[in-house]
Amino acid sequence: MPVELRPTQALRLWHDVTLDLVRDGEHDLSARQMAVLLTVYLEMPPHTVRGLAAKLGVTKPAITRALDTMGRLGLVSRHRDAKDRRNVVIQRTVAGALAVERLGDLVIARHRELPF
Amino acid sequence: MPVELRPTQALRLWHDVTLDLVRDGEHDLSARQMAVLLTVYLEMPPHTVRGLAAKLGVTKPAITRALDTMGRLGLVSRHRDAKDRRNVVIQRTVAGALAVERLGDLVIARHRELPF
DNA sequence: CTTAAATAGAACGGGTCCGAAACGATCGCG
DNA sequence: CGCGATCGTTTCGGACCCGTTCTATTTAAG
Repeated sequence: MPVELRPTQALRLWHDVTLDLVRDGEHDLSARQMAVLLTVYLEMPPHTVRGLAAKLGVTKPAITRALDTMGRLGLVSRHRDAKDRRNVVIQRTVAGALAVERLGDLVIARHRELPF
Repeated sequence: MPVELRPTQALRLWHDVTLDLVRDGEHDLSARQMAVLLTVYLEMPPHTVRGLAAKLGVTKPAITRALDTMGRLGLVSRHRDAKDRRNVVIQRTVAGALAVERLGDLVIARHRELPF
């Protein structure tokens, strides 16, 4: 367990990682899309549109649109639930797992470089 | 200086804070706007449009538009440089400082709650 | 004084995202 | 079967952001 972060360090960490994301420009994900991506890859499946909408506190169409974009980027995929065909299950992809992994590396690297 | 973060912890931290930002919905800043905000509040003044554009690796109009929006939200303010009247200096505001401070608290809180 | 360079911003066309409302498909239940 | 509830998506009008290009202002150099 890390020790307590000081305010300057916390903000410097957020700044550095955000700057890396902007500069690489590869993803260009909005905050909502980032929240969806990480929720899908960190929390227990299954993930549905409704569940994500509730978790993020946004409307369902917002989730649908986020999934459209992220699907286009290959970060997630959608499949009808065979048990209840009204539901759509969001699944992980190789590209998505790689993107998440890279983000993790970024955070770790910037965290390691924090000044005393 | 904190100890090394593990991948799971790094991603959990990013996820939790992002989710907080989405849920509060107060800011709704894009990644670029967030990068501008933190750069202005963490790095040494003065900050110009051109300097920020170079630092973030984006075009000048993108910075101008980001400043438009953030000015509307009261997070930053713009003033002509008296020395060289071609330049515009970006300055901090009380509201901006408060928003940055709240973000810092958020990161610290989520960091403190990280599981072992 | 004239001219070239530098700076921020405006205009434009194209794209994305927003919430509200409506829609179609599917399920559960009587 | 029939009918209301649930789920995801689509549509709509409006707002915002993108990069490119152009403009206005100001400075610096010859």
